[in-house]
Amino acid sequence: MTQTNDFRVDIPELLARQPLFQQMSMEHVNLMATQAREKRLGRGEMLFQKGDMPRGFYVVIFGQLKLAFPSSAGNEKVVDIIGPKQSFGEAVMFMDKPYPVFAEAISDTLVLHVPRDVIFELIRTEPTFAHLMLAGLSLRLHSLLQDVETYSLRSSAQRVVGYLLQQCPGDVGALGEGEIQVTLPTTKQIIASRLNLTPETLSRIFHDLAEAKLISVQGKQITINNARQLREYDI
Amino acid sequence: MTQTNDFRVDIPELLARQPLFQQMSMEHVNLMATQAREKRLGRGEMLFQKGDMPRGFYVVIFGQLKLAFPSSAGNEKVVDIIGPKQSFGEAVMFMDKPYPVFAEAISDTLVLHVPRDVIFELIRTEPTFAHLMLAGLSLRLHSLLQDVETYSLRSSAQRVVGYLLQQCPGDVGALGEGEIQVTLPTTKQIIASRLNLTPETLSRIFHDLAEAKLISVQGKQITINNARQLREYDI
DNA sequence: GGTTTGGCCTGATATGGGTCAAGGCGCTTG
DNA sequence: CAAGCGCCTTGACCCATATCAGGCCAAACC
Repeated sequence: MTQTNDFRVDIPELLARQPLFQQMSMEHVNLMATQAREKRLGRGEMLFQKGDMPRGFYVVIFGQLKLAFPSSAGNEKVVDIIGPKQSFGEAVMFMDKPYPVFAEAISDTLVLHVPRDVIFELIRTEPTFAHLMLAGLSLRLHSLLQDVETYSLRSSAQRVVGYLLQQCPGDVGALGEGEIQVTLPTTKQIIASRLNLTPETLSRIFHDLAEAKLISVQGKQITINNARQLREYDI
Repeated sequence: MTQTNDFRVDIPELLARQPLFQQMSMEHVNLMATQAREKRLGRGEMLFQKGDMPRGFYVVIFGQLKLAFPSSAGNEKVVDIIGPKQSFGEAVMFMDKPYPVFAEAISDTLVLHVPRDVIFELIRTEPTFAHLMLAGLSLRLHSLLQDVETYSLRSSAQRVVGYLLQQCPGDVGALGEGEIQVTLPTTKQIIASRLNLTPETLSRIFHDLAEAKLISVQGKQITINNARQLREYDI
């Protein structure tokens, strides 16, 4: 299934839709767009290694990447799974430090690279932009903290349940009693690593949840039978 | 042991020494200082609860606080231990979200509260400041990521070893063969929680390390006999 | 002085989740 | 079509760490 059809993107529009840049003037967005460069990656290809020096940040146009820590024993720890229209790598730009994780395409992927000089310039000239950038980073920090809480205070099943509920389209608060369809964004292996689990454990948890009639699993298609009940699931 | 002697601090100097503000003009530091307010806390007193709305950030003048997630079963998860001259709570200022953790004094403590309006104003008027702020937040994010790596990829003993090495004065790189004295900043209970361990496990690990002649423990005083060997410690 | 309290250690036991090994299912490829 | 390869599942077993329970010591308090 090679993505042969010539894929055209409206880069300024894509950038303008980033949470970070929504309140930015179109003039500045265009400035960024002219400086950005596309990069195509085959599945399994590395965008950068842990230890490389960053020169900007990235936005995914189509495809998917994982950010992960490598580990001597082959077992890596996936920190995040990045999909279309999501950006990543903003924070490292501001430190003189190498990437703490590596980024690998987990499907054929097109990313946009925005060099950091453009960003630095914007910060210098547009205070609103700096403020937005700060808000964006804070949000990242917040969700990482959330992860720490999850890893340390919740059991494996609770982590899986939490993940499924997060994937629901209508966001968190909506805990209707009706069925909800969720499509897993990638393989169960990668999701398992993201949740600090082995694939075996994830498989068994899905099995248990299905046996308890809370969900049903058909490949990457998960049907949540009752979100409210699922949320209350314990052990 | 009540801190009765009248404690005077040079607030502008304290602020100027924050990593975030070092490159700031003294004029602006003074502006912040005039707006800041001291707050005294007894040991065990809460500075803020998880869920409170933030109005600024804090700098510890003397004493110590812990930042932690509460948990239904009484067992909390300590995210960070904050000592004198360290600041915290910068990130939440930029989001319209409540504190994701609570802050509790773990000894008699004096903190400085800097209202966020001052910061916002500085960002608007001084681009260099915004840049420093971004660098500061990025650093936080980086060290949180480090934590995630540690929790997911390292065994309990490795976490303890890593912690001890971090506490060494001469920073990380220096792995001399000589003895190094480390003083634990707080009780072993709190450190255990910070490392995602039970106090029992931490105690046993100290015991094992001491038996292997790598360290010796006298209360909060830990002597590292050979940093290089300790670093290589496995299992 | 006795008693309480908090911090810490130690031993016995339990268990969540990892590890190892085997096999199935569904792609892709020749 | 068969072969091969990823991805996933399943079962048996094991181990690192938690849990539970008891006890020690020093400081604080009556």
